[in-house]
Amino acid sequence: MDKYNENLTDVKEIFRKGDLRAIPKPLLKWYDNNRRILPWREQPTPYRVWVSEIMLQQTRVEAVKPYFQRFMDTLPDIAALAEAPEETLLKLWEGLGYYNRVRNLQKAAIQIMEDYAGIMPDSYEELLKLKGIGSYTAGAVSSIAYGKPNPAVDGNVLRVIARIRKDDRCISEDKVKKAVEKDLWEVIPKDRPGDFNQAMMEIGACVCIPNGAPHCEECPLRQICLAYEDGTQQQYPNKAKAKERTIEEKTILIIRDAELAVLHKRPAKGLLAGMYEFPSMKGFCTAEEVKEYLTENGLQVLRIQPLEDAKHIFSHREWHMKGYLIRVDELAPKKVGPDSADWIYIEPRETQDRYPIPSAFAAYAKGLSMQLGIPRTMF
DNA sequence: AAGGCGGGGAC
DNA sequence: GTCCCAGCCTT
Repeated sequence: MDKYNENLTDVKEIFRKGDLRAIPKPLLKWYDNNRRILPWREQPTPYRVWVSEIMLQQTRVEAVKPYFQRFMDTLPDIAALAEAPEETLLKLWEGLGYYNRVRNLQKAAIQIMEDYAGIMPDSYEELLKLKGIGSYTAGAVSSIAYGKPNPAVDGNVLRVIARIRKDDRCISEDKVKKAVEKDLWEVIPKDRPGDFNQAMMEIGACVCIPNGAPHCEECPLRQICLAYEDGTQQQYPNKAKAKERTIEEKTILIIRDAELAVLHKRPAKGLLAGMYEFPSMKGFCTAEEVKEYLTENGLQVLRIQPLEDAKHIFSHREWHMKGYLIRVDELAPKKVGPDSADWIYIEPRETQDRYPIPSAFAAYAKGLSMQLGIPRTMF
C-alpha cells in the first residue's frame, strides 16, 4: 500500500509517496500548531522581512535574534538604511559574519530609493535585481511580505525534499536547486505561500534537522516520505564535501601608549572587508622581532607582554595567533614606518560603540581594557 | 562550475 | 574533529 491517505474520500487528494502535491495540507496544519514566535514574524512588513532574510542567510535563527531588533531600532526604514554610514552598518552587523551582506543591503536600499520611489518591489523578478537578493530571498520576500506564490528554497527545503523523494542528486549544484524551485512552483498553495515557505523551513530546522537523526515521529510528512519508509533519512541529502582549510599563523599586536591604542581598517575587498583589526605580523614572532618591527615604524617600545595564544576558524581558513600587549612611549601622529601610515589611534572605549571588530580578534580585544600596571622593575 | 565569504552550535 | 546553517557574488 503506497498511498499515504487512501482513507480520504476526495480522490483528487490521493498521492503516492514522494509526490510533492501531498505536502501543503499536512504541512500547513502542523505549522499552525507548531510555528515558533520570532521577532520578524510580528508585523511582517516588506522591510522587516527583507532585513531578516538577509541576516538569516547561512545564519541560524538563534544567532540572528539579538541583532534584528537593534537593527530595526537604529535603521527603522529603507531611507534610513540608504543613508547610514558604513561604520554604523558594520557595527550593527559586528559578529554576525559575511559582512558584504550589510553593504549589499544598503546598495539595494539605495536602488529602491532611486528606482522604486522608496517602495520595496513586490515581484520576484524585480526583487532579483536588488543587490544581495537571489532566488531564495526573492521568493521569501515576495511570498511572506506580499503573498506571492513563489517558492523559497534554502538548505532546509533542499534537505526535506531530498528525503521525501529519496533524491540522490547533489544539492550543491545550481541545477538541482533550480529543479526543486520549479517543482515547488507547481504545488505551492496560492492562498498561503508565505506560510508554506516558512513551514518548509521550520520543518527542516526543527524536525528534519541537518545534524543528527531527524525527529520523524513528530513529522507531519512522514507518511509521504520515501526515506522514512525504508529508514534511509540520514543518507540524504547528497552534498559535496567541504574543501580543506588552510592554516595561517599571525602575531597580533595590541599597541598602546598612556591613552590611545592602535587599530587598522582592513581593505574594502576580501576577508572581513572594511572591519577594524589590530596591527599584525605574518607568522609567529618573538618579542624581539616585534620590538624591531615597531621601532621600524617609529615607535619607542617600553614593554612587551605576551598574551595567550588564540585560534579562529573560518570556513576555508584557520588563523593561529600569538599576541603581545605592548606599551609604547607615544603614539605620535607622525607616520613614518612602512605599515604605520595605515594605523589609526583610538581611545580603547571607542571600540564599544564605534569601531567594528570581527570575532576573530575577540581574545585580544580584551587587551584594550587591561591595565598596563606592570611594575617597572620587570624591565 | 567553482571559490570566497563568518561565526557558532550540535554531535 | 565534522557538518552546516532562512545564500549570494565574482570569476
